[in-house]
Amino acid sequence: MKSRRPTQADVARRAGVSTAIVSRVLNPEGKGTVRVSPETEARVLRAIAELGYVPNPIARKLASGRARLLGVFSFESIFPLAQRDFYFPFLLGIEQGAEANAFDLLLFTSATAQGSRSIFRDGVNTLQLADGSVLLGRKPPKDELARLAEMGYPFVCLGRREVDGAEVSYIAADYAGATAEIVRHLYDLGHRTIALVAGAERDESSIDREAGYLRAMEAADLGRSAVVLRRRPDETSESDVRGLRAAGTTAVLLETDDHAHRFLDIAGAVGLSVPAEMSFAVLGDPLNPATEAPQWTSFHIPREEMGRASIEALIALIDSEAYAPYQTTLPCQFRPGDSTVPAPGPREEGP
Amino acid sequence: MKSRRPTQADVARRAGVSTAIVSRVLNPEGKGTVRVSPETEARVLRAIAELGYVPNPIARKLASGRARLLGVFSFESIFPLAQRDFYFPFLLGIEQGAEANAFDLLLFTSATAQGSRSIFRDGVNTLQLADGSVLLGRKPPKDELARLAEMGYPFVCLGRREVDGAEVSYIAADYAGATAEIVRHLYDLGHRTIALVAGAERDESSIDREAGYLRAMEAADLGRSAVVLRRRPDETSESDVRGLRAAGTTAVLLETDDHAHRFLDIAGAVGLSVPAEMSFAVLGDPLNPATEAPQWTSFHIPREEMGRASIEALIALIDSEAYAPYQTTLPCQFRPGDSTVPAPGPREEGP
DNA sequence: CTGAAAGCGCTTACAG
DNA sequence: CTGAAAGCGCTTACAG
Repeated sequence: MKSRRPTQADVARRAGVSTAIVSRVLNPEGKGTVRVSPETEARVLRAIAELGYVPNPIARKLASGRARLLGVFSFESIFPLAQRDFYFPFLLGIEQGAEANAFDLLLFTSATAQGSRSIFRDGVNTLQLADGSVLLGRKPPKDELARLAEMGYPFVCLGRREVDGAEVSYIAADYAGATAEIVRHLYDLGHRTIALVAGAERDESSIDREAGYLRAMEAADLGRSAVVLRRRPDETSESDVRGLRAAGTTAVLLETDDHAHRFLDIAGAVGLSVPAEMSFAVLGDPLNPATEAPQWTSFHIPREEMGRASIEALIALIDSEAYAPYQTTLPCQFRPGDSTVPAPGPREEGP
Repeated sequence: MKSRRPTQADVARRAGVSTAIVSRVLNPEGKGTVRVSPETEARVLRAIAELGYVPNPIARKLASGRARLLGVFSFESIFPLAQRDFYFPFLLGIEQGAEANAFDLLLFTSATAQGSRSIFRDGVNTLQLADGSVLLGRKPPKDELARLAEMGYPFVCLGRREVDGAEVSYIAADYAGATAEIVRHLYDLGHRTIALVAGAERDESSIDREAGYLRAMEAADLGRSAVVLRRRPDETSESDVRGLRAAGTTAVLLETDDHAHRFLDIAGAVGLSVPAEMSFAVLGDPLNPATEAPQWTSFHIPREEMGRASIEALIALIDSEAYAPYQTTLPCQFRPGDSTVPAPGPREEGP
């Protein structure tokens, strides 16, 4: 199987020109604005076709620093069956973006250091083969992002990322705005005591949701009654729900659908009627909505669009001379459902 | 941002040795089994540490000839939302295989020629960037496969592919065996008139299912009653189902779950009680099983395993000197369900 | 418009 | 055990 692939030199020989000409035919927009005569170009093109020549991206990258290769790196497995619905839209958007710009994608699957993935291996930035990379994954190690930024490697994170001492590019979803919108929706339904149950992880997306919640509560003059419970779904307890009810809570925001499932279970156990006595909403796309239940109030995260935008930002980053981080936040779409109903009983308005 | 990184030459200079020595210290298991004296090695190591030297992976790949890049090409979009459940397991397996063998994956997303994807663009094999490629897609153009084989490019198809004049490597699922197993299952339930409704496309996987069906029918001495209806799901008509019933058919094999949904609709329309009067089974993984219905009798296609196997085969192919196609057929797992029940009424056995 | 040549940063026979 | 040198396949000033 070791049939030697034709090189630029083979093409040049066949076309009766130098390799410089072949390179210029291949890179018309290259530096120097050099021109090749139409006849010569035609000869080169024919030689390329006859030999089936394809430029070697490795050599290209070494010589020019460009490879027309965009990396996709995930700190977790890229195709985890369990998170299929989470990753797939991102990848679809990334694929569309790459295809639209005639880039190929490089999936860094070899970057495994004893189990967990890491960008640097023996100090080597494994992403370097690609001109730049999109970074996926819920919790990227901040120190690796910082190193990447420090060495000037172009990358874009999917999801807002704050890194000390570095301006990181990202495409984020507007969790804060979408969460605030849900609070307003509940307010309009008459709810005045609205709680937030968020995950134990205080990552950026969770911080944004909390910020949106607090902002909207304050805007509605409900700031004093704001309650944030930070719990893993399985940590949420019956006493949590009892406590909320005792405090007069009539609506609760649940960060994930795991939280929602857990909440429904507990509500059933403590005899709380949902949503009649307590409305609830999920702060994102319910990936595994309860099939038997009516639709939950939630919002749509534009993952596909985010994937596409990440590629556009990455290409802009690669092409730009001076470094300026691209930080884009895309709106989420509010999706009203049956899990939020008008607040029960007499309203207790402020004095 | 362009602070020049130290190169091997910088290290060599500082350590007072040649670059060859530095390379050997870095690649102890490289070819040639050359040794470096401990003192020299220590000096090199110190220089590396002092300079913060990190080898350039691009240069490494170019010099060594080992790109460790495996291509993934799909004739359709790789991440089609509609076919998520179909492709995802393949990709998961491919990712696992690549990771296990320390290869990166190259997704050919730039290979678009006016809408549809094609391996050859302007006569050029675009896959050449990768050491070899896995080919996905339901109906790969046979002429492109033939050309690929002819030029000696290493590739493995996911799914059996027969190409005139070429021995193509593939990892297939044993549709024939699994279909035969379902026929036997029905036979054991007392069914004697069993029909097959397959798609209009006579591609390899469909041919295999039909072959398994016919083989099992003959083995059960039911060959004379074998009936194969070739229909697109939406072409299947009420008269088809009435005809089957009139012929005494008590069980029907449906190639896809689309066929199954259509069959159930028609059965309802013509007043056929399913599965009481007519059992049915799906010849593969029901991707969109009717949620309200009980589980259908079917079999599991080992897509994840197939993905992994395709990478192993591909690497073997790349490493092999002489060409020999890898053709592996993996067993499917029979999955009994509630859609197959004992045959109704008096059995009509042969004379 | 075209070519000869240097260079990208490594690896690897080939000589000492 | 070590070094000088060729080469991997390109791009890109620099001269014509």
